[in-house]
Amino acid sequence: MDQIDRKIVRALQQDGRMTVLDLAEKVGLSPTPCARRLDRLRRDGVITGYSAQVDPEKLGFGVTIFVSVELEKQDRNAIDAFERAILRCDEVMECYLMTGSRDILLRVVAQDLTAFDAFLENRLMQIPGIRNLRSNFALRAMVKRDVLPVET
Amino acid sequence: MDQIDRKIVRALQQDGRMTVLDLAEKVGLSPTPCARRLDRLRRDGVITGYSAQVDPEKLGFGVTIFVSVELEKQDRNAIDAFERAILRCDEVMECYLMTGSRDILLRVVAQDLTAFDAFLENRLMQIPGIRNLRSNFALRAMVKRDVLPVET
DNA sequence: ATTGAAATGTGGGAGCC
DNA sequence: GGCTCCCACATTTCAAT
Repeated sequence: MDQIDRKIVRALQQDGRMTVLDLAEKVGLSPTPCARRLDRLRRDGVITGYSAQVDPEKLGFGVTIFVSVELEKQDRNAIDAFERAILRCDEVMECYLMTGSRDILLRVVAQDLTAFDAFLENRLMQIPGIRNLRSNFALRAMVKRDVLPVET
Repeated sequence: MDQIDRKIVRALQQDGRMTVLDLAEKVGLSPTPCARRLDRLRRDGVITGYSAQVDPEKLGFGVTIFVSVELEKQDRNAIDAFERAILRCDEVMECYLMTGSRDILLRVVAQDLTAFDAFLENRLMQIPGIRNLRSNFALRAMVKRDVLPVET
């Protein structure tokens, strides 16, 4: 991970479909070594994939909700079981294990409040071992960034 | 936005560097109309860009913090001013305006706690109009998804 | 060992039907 | 929505530093 690698990562976070030629020019390399570095970054798991960024509103996902979950037990098994269950919920875009009371924080997307209610009833609350839930609704996203602040 | 459009969006969220040929086959179209749909989806702002997905740990961003911000005033001007200020903070990956007490929720990434402290002192707390802050630390990400649950 | 250059096969874009 | 041509790109091989 030298400076050129960081430049590659930064450029591809900004434009994931950039051609190797453009990328090579941007980082000051010829295409061949640039492509090789790209392969290496993928093999090493630095770059885990490529994704189209989509406007959730345009696809009908008008609602973003943050759900705080407290488990009845906070041991390893309980957390692992919850993690396996939450991985199967496509509406959960992010899920973080938090410090403190070892709460869990979810970012959930839904088409509307009815759909979110259905998610709560039929999905989240079906997971055993949940002590309580607290939902906080987002009015809108002010910032949604996909580029880590990589220094170059 | 018909079923094929949704298939295109879904496929490109899963693999943003997929070629138009592969995409066309996947959605059951020939390449030309597939490329035309792709252009339209971009012009319409459904697809807003493409991005490489990166492992934050591998780039040294080991810390994720959620910061709740309460403003002194919650009127339009105060919120707009905060939004302009927060857009200039590269460490802020997400920022949502919340319901209720019109709190603001930030997801911040940092290299370590020292760097996060510097962000708090030199960046966030320099923004005027903040009544109080509350930081919650993530131990780890259980789920980090980039694919919206688009039905096809 | 890592870069740069050249050749080949494959993909993308603009016209047409 | 599908087809064809042309150019540009990616990938592989080879030579050079």
